[in-house]
This record gives sequence, structure tokens and C-alpha cells, in this order.
Amino acid sequence: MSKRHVSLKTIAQALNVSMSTVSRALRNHPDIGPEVTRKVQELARELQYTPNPLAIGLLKDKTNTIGVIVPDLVTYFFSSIISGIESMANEHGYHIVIRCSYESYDKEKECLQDLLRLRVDGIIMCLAQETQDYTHFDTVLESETPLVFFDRVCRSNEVATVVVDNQEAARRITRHFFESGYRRIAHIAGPAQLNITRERIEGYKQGLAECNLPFDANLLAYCDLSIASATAATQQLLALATPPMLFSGLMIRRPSRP
Amino acid sequence: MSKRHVSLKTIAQALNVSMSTVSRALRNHPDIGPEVTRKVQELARELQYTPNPLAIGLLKDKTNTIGVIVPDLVTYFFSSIISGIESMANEHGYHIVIRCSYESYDKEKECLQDLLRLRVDGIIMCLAQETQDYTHFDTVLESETPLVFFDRVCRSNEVATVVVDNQEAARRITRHFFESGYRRIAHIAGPAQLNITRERIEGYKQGLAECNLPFDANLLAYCDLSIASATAATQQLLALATPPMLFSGLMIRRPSRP
DNA sequence: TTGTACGCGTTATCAT
DNA sequence: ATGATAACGCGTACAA
Repeated sequence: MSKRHVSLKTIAQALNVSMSTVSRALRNHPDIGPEVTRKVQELARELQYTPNPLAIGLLKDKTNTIGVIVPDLVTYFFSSIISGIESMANEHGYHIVIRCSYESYDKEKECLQDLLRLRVDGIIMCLAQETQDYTHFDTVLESETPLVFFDRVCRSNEVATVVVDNQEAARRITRHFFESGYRRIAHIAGPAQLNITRERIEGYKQGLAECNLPFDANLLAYCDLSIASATAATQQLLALATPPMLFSGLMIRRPSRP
Repeated sequence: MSKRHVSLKTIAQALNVSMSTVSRALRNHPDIGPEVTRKVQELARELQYTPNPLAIGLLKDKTNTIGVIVPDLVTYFFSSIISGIESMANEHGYHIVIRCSYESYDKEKECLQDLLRLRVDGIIMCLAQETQDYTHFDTVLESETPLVFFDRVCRSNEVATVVVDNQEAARRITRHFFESGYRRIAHIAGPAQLNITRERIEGYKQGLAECNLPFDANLLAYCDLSIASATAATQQLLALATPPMLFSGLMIRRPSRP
């Protein structure tokens, strides 16, 4: 018997009533007499009673826990996302358990298994860079544990994903510039082989087209995403006059087969 | 009955043995016959059985969970500390639940209560900037939940703390420079009213003394910790020749009354 | 060597 | 209006 925590039994014995009476009184069950209810609640407050979430979890098969796996805890991108998740989870009575894959495939598998073992009610994660094989998510799907990928995703017809919609973002920002009165809108792109680069350029062109602006290859610069090369590209464009900008938008994509 | 998870009962029924036999077989208890043990373990693997931590937690009054409260999840200082905690916790079979106080006193109290309610096995936290009153830690101490403060601390004779030992760090780095052959060692300090400033200056002077170097007021510059003012202070010192450096060391301080 | 029974804290069902 | 009991999943002291 743990004396560390007070339980229904503690209160029941102190008041010479049954545990079920205490349980109901605390939840304001109408069947319980007002006098008994008052006494029980008073003692509960005094003793700082809080229901044991383990017991409730066992009974209801629900932990109110969301598992979060990120490749890296320190990078601003991820820590800010964790911050958002924590905030939302909290607001809805959940708490989050953080795990880090360190961009490792093996570690990612381990984290995943650990979270399932914990009986988390759901998992939100970003794939590790190393991960090429996606079969370890079979276990998660079979367990029917809700799963959401963000940023780096896979198996997107089976799993809900949250990703930056690069094309839409580039399209919108291009239009935004146009609507703000600008007519020579440039774009600094990343490495040509990346998807995000292609998507953004596509959105950029789409935006231009929607605004009836011609596409001018001189206004499309490339960089390797390093600060130095971005600076160079900027200066190259500045020589042509108008400074370019690029924002990103966020889109939630639901699985096509739910 | 949850069909989501397989339990000892599931295996017991399938094999026509009792739950306790299964329980023991899985833990390689010597009392169980090798044949039965093999069968049980085989089926357990096949069914992907994992013990329910809620049940074990309830039984042992232990959750293997460490609660972590930080004022801010996004700042590098905190996210890197969380990363370290996660890593260590993990290595020792614990998982961590993250909560953020957003530098708010009320939120901090709330986080603390939530973690206690969760029955975490211990709490690691950094005080919110707003927090001036420290009585809300009474509850934690009474519950005998292990508590550790880091960086910003209070009630340090009752609670274990982990803080940067500014004085020792400044002393050591000063000696380090001396031992590396340098004889004119400067120091850039922060705002004069801060404790950390005083401590570092103290250590700096102590280091100089230990090396039999005279303290030269010209080699002590001040800044307000902003990049701009630190730059200015650096340039001021550079005019005098030797570029200064300042590192920090880490020390673990145990409560004086354990 | 294996099974039975109890307890951990809670809720829900069924009696009283 | 209140109490006894079962069930959630597990470990263990005790019985066989």
C-alpha cells in the first residue's frame, strides 16, 4: 500500500463509506446525498486527492498521451513544432512524450516500438533522414494507433500527413506581390534536383500566369540553400532592381483512403 | 475487452495455462518447464505481446516517467537541455513528458500539478521568469517526488540544483589562458548588477591572482549582453592588443540538507 | 511445476 | 441513496 498517494480507499475508510460512494460523490453523481457529497469533496480537497491516471488508463484503455518523434530536438524547426504540439495537446487534456530518432532508421524503429508499448493514444512524427524502408509502420497501422507524419512523409495514402505546400505558398506570395503593386517579381530557388525547388518554381510560374505577368528567366536565380549562395543570388537579382522574397504556406493533407 | 492489445490472459487462454504461468515463463522464471516456457515465449513473440506499463505502474507505483518543465521550448538553450535529458532518460528506461510554462507563474503551477497527477517518478525543471513565490513546491516536496532545478533555481537547501558555476568557469578559463602562455588576459562582463556578472568577474580575478597576474582595470570591459555592445567592448579591448575569451563550466550542486 | 487468490485504483453494473 | 462486485493487466505469496 502506497502512502504516497491518497486513493478512493483512503477517503472511503476515513469517512466510513464505500469506495463507490466516494467515486460517485466526487463526480457529483445525482444519486449521492448532498451531505455525503459535501463531506467527501471536502476531504478530497483537503487530502489533495487526484485520481490515478494509471488506473483510469487501464480501465478505459486510454492514456491521454501523444507520442512525438522528431529527428532532432534542437533545430528550431522541430522545437517550434514540438512547442505547438505541446500547447495544443495540453489544451485538450493530453500530454506528450518526446522521442528523438537522431536521423537514424534503427533509432526511429526503436522509438516507434517504445511508444506503442507505452500505449500512446496517437503518434505524431517526422521521418528520419536515413529511413528508406517504411515497413516498420505496419505495426503501427495494425495497432490502429492514429499516426500523423509531418514535413517528411511516406505512405501518404494510408497515413495522414502535414506538409508545407510549397507550390501553393509560392503561388500565393507571387500573387501577393502583384496585388501589392509590384510587376517584376523574382524568385530565388534551391538546388534544381529537389522537389521543393520544383514545386516552388511551379507555384511561382503559376502565380505569374494568374497575374498575366510574363515569366522572365533572368528573374529566376538558384542557390544551394546556404547563406553565402543565397546572398550571391540576391545580389545578382538586386543588380536587376527588385528584391525578391519567398514565403511558405502550410497545408493539411488527409489520407486519400481513410 | 480490448482486442487492440494482447495480454497475459490472451496467451494463457490460447495455451490453456494460467496467467501466472505465462507471466513467469516470459520472465524466464526457473520454476517453469522449458517446454512450456518455449511455447509461451514463441506465442508471445508471434502475437507481439508487450506488457502493459499501466498495469505494471499501478502495481509498482512507478511510471518510469520523468516530467520536464521549461519556460520555453524553442530557445536553443532549453531545447538542447531537453535533448540531453531525453537521451539520458532513454538510456535508463525512462521516458519524458514535456511541459512548458511560457515564463508564466500560473502556468508553472499548473504544469507542476499536472505532472504530479500523472505520478511522474521525478521532475526536472527551470523556473519561470515570473515566479517569485516558491510555496507551490511544497506540494512536490510533500509528495516526495524527486525534484531538480536547473539554471534558475530556488530553495536550494531543500532541492537539488544544476547550475552554471560562473565563478569557477571564469577562474578556470583564466588559468587556461595563462597556462597556454598568455599574460594579458581580458574579460568582457555583462551588466554590473547581475549575479552572473559579479560571479564571473570574481572568478576572473581569482584566476589572475592564482597566476600571479595583476588585475588591470583596463582589461575589464562591460557590455549589456547584446551582440552590438559585445562587439563594441571587443573592439575596445582589441585596441589594447589581446583578444579576450570567456567560457562557462557546469557544476552539479547537491542540496546541503539531503 | 503449475494454479489460485489478492491487490494496485478506478468505473460500471447489479443488488440492496 | 448506498454498497458489494467485477473488470482492466500484471506480479507474487501461497496453495496444491
